[in-house]
Amino acid sequence: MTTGFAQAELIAVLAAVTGVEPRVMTIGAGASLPSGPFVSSHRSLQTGLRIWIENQTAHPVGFMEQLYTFADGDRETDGPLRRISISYLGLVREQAVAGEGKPEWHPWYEYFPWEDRRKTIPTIHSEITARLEKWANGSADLCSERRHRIDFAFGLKSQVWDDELVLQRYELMYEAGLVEESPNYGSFNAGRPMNGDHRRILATGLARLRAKIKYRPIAVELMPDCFTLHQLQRAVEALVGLPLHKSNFRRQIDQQNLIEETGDTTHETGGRPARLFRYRPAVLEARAMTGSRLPMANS
Amino acid sequence: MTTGFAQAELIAVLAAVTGVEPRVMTIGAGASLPSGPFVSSHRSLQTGLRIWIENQTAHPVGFMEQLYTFADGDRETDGPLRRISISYLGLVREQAVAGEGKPEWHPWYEYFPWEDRRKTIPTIHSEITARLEKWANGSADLCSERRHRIDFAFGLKSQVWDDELVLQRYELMYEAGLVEESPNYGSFNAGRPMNGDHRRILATGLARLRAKIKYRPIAVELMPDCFTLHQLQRAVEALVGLPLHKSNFRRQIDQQNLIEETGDTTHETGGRPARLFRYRPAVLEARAMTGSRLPMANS
DNA sequence: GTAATAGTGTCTTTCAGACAGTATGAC
DNA sequence: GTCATACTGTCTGAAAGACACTATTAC
Repeated sequence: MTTGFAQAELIAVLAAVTGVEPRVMTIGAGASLPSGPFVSSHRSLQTGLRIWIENQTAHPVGFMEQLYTFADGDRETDGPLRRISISYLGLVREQAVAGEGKPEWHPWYEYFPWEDRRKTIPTIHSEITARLEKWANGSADLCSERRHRIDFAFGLKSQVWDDELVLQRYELMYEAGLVEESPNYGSFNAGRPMNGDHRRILATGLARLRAKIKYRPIAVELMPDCFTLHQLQRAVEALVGLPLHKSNFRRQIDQQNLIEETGDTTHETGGRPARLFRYRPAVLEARAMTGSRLPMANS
Repeated sequence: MTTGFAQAELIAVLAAVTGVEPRVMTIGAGASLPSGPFVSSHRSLQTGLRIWIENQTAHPVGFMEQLYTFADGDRETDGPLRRISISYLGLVREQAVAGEGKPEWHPWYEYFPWEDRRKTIPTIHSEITARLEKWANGSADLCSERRHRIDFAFGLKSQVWDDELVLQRYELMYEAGLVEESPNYGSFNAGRPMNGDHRRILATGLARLRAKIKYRPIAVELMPDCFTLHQLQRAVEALVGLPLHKSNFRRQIDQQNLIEETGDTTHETGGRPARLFRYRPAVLEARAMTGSRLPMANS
C-alpha cells in the first residue's frame, strides 16, 4: 500500500460533427487524446479544462461532464508514482478550427470502423467476428464464456445490435489481440491505434455519448446556430452509428419543444428548400436538467 | 499551474437496506464516509476497495461502480498538494455487521430528511421552502434565477417531485445556509451534518442510485437470498423515497424474468403467506449489462 | 414532365398508470 | 364471520415503431 500520492492528469474526449462525420479532437497526428497536467489555478477542474479547450479550439464548449477516472493497475506507470487520469467528455460546435495549432480532428470511426452501421453493416464485421470466434475456441475452459460475450456484444444470435456496447466490443478485441494496443497483438489490425489506453478512453466516451443522447438533448450542442431537421438527424445518426426513422425523429423532436423555426429556409441541396431551426434558450435551462428523449434507432 | 502531483484518496458510498430503512456506511459516529488512501497493491482501485469493504463488513459487495472524482477548488487542501477523492458507489446486503468494528450504518434520511416521501411529504418540507424563498428574495438581481431553481428542484409550481434531483436540492440548501456545512450557516439545521464535503458526496451517490435503479436491476443486490415481492418493493421505495404502485411493480418485475419462485412461503405477518423468490443467476449475467427497467413511482 | 430533397398523416402494437377486484392465512 | 396481508384482472391513454403519402424546389 502506497502513501496515497499520485501524478494526476486531465484527459479530454472532445466530440464534434461536421456534416455526416463525427470527429474527435486529437494531438500527435491522431495518436493521442489531448491531455495536460492537472490545472489548479482555476476554480474547478471542469472550468479549467473548458477554458483551456476554448483557447485551443477557438470555439465554445457546449456540454461537458466528467467521464471516468482511470487509475487501474494495468496502466503503465512513470516512475514510482501511480498515474491518475481524470477524463472529461465534451461536445464542441466544430467549425473551421483556428489554423495551424496543434489540435486535429479525426473521424471517430477511423478508430472504431465496426461501430458505423449507418449505411450498412461494415465489411470488417464478418472478419472481426470470425477472428473472435477463433480466439474463443482457442481456450477450452473459457470457450463458452467467451462465445457468450461475443454473441452479446456483437448481437450475433439475438440479431440485436446494442449501440452502447462500444467498450465491451473494444475490450473483446483487445483481449483477442485484434487491436494494435493489445499485448497479444497478431497481424490483423482493426482500426487506427492510439497511444497508451487512449483508445479505451475514447471507447468509454463514445459509449457514454450514445447512452446520454437518448435521454438528454445534447445533440443540439453539436449543431451550428441555424440548422435543418435533416442536419440534426444526420448528426444524431453519426453518433449512434445507426439510421433513424425520419418521421418518428421529427415527431419526437417537436414533442419536446426544444427548437423553433427561424422563418428562413435554405436551398442548397437541389430539392425542396428546408426550413431552418434554432434552439429555444429559455426552454433549454429547464429541460437541460430533466430527461427528454431522443428517438431510438430503427431496425 | 501546479506540477500535476496530488494526494489521492478513495471514498466509498455504501448503501444497504434493512427492512424499510435505507442505510449508509459511515465512520466517526456517522460524521464521515469511509475513506482510505489510494490502495495500489491490487489490480485496480475497484477490486482493492471491494476487498477492503468485504473485510470491514464481512458481507460481499454486490454492485459497485465509480461515482465521481472530486477535486474542485472549493475543497479544503492539506498543505501544498491538491487533494483528489475518487468516490465509488456500492450496494451491500446488510445483515448483522460484524460486531464491534468501526463501521456503523446510519439511516440515509437522517442526512436528507426532506428526501423521504414514502408516507407523506415530510413536515420539514414547508419549513425548507419558506426559508429558501426568503433567501431568494434576499438578492435583488439573483432573485428570479434562484426562484426558478427552487421551483424546479422542489417541484413547487409544476407539482412534480423529481426524485433524482438530490444534489440540486442539497446545493440550494448549502447556498442558502440551511445546512451546517455551509459557510453562511444560520441557525436552522436541516438534517445531520457530515465532515468536509462528505454530505455532498452522499447526495451525489443517492442521486446516482435513484437514476440507476430505474434502468438497471440493481435492487436485487440489496436483498437477501430469499425475499418476498413485498420486501423487494419496500427496498425500492426506500431508495427512491416514493411509494410505488403494487400491481404495476409486480408486472414489471416479472416482465424481466429476473426472479423465480423458490416454492416456499413465509407467514410472519399475520395475513396470507407470501411466496418467496430468489434471483435467477443465469439471467443475471446477460441482463446485468443491458437495461431492464424497474417501475416508476406513483403520483 | 423527372429527379431530388423536405415534410406529413395515420395505423398498430406496446406498455405505463390507475382502477377494481379476489385469495389465503390467523383469530 | 372479521381482520390483515398477499395477489390478480383489466381498462385507458400515451407513446414508439412502421407504413405510405404529399409538397416544393431545379432542370
